[in-house]
Amino acid sequence: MGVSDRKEREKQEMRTKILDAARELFLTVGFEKTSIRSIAELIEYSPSTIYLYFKDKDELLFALHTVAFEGLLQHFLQVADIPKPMDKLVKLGEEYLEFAFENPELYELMFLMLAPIDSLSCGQEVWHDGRLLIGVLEGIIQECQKEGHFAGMDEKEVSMLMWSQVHGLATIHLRRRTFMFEEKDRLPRLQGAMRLFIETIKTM
Amino acid sequence: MGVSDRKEREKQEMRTKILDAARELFLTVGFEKTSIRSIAELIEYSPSTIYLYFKDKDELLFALHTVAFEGLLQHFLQVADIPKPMDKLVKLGEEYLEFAFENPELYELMFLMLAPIDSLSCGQEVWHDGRLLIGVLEGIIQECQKEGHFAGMDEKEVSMLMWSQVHGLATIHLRRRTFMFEEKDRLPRLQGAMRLFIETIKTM
DNA sequence: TGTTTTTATGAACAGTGTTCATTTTATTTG
DNA sequence: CAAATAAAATGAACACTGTTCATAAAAACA
Repeated sequence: MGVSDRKEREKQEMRTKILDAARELFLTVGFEKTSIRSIAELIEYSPSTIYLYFKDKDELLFALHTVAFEGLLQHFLQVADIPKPMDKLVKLGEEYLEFAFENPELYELMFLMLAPIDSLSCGQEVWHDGRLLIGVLEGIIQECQKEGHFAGMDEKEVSMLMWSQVHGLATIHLRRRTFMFEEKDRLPRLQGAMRLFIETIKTM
Repeated sequence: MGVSDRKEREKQEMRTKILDAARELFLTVGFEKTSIRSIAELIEYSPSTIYLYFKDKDELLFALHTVAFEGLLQHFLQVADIPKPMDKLVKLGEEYLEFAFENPELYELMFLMLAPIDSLSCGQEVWHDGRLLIGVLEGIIQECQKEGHFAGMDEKEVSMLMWSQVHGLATIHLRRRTFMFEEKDRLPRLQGAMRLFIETIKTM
C-alpha cells in the first residue's frame, strides 16, 4: 500500500509545519505569548487540529527541544579542529555563552523551562540530546587530562563544574539579574567573571 | 486624626494578609498554580479586592520578593562569627545552596522569574535586596584579599564568578537538568562540582 | 440622621489549554 | 461510478486565567 506511506509522510509534514510555526512564534514573540491558537492561526488550521498531531502543548515544546539542542551542537562542532585540548575547552565555553545570548528562547527551552520535562513522564530517551553535549564536554576534558590537566579529578565532576559555571553566567544575564548593577558595570562583570574562570581552569 | 492612622494600619494589615496567603499558596501548590482567585478564596475576599491593594499580580509577586531576600539574608548572617574569611566565603556558598534547595519557590522568585522584574518598570530601588547580598559577598572577598587571597583580582569579578557558580549549580538542580544523569550520579556530580569549586577558590 | 468617602463585590471581558460531537474530506468497497 | 467506510478538520464548549468597572455595602463625617 503506497497510500499509508503517503499518509505517514503527510502526517510528518504536518508535524514539522506545526513545529516550524511554533518555532517562529517562539523566537519572535517569545514563549509566554505563543499560544496554541496563535500557532493554529499561522498555519491556517483550527486549534483543535494541532491536538491531532501533538498530545498537548508540552509535547509540542519538547519537539522544539530537540531542534534547539541540534543548534547548540552545531556551535560545539566548531571546536573540533582546534589542536590544543585546553583551547578547545575554552572555546567550548565561549560558544556555549554565545549560543545562550543569541538564542535566549531556545536556551530557556533547553535548560530553564520546567514544563516539558516535568510532564513528559521523563523517559530516559528524553535526555539523549543533553547527554550528547555533556559527552562532548567530558571528552575534551579527558583530552586535557592526557596532557596533564585536571590531575586526579573526576571528569564528571569537572564537567559539572564547568557547565554550571557558564550556565550560571548565562542565566544571571538572561534573567536580567545583572540589572542589579549599574549599566556600565554589567558587561564587565560578566566578562570579568568569565575571564577569571578561564584563567583558573587553565591552571588546573 | 487617629482615624486615618488606623486606616493606614488596616491597609497595611490587609496587604500582609494577602501576602501571607500568596506566600502560603506559593510555597505549597507552587507558583504556576497560584492564581489571584485562589489567594482571594484563602483570605475569604473577592478577587477584585486584591486589586485594591496591589496593582497587578507582578506587584504582588514583587512584594514576596522582598520577603524571600530577607530569608536568604538570615542564612548569610550565620557566617558572621566565623573567624577566617576564606571559611566564611565557603560557608556562604554552602548556605546559598542550602537555601536554594530548601526554598525552591522563593529561589525562583529571587533569581529565576522574569515577570516581576520586566514589568515593574525597574526602578533602582527594586534591586536593593539583591545588592545587599552581593555586598555581603564582596565584603567577605575583600577580607580574603587582606589575607592574601585573590591577589590582583577585582572583587566585583570574583563575586560574579562565585555567585554564578553556585547559582548555576542551584538552577541545574532546581530545573531538573540533573535528571539527565542516572540517579545515583546526580548528587555526587553536584557535590563533586561544589567540592572542586571550593578547593579551587581556596588556592586563589 | 443624612451625606460623603472608603471599601468590597459580582459580573463581565478577553485570553488561555483542552475536549468532543459534528462535519468535511479522502479512501476503499460493492 | 455510487455507496460505505475511514480519516482529518473543525466549531462550540468547558474550565480556567488576570483584570476592569459599575454597583452595592460599610464606615466616617457633618
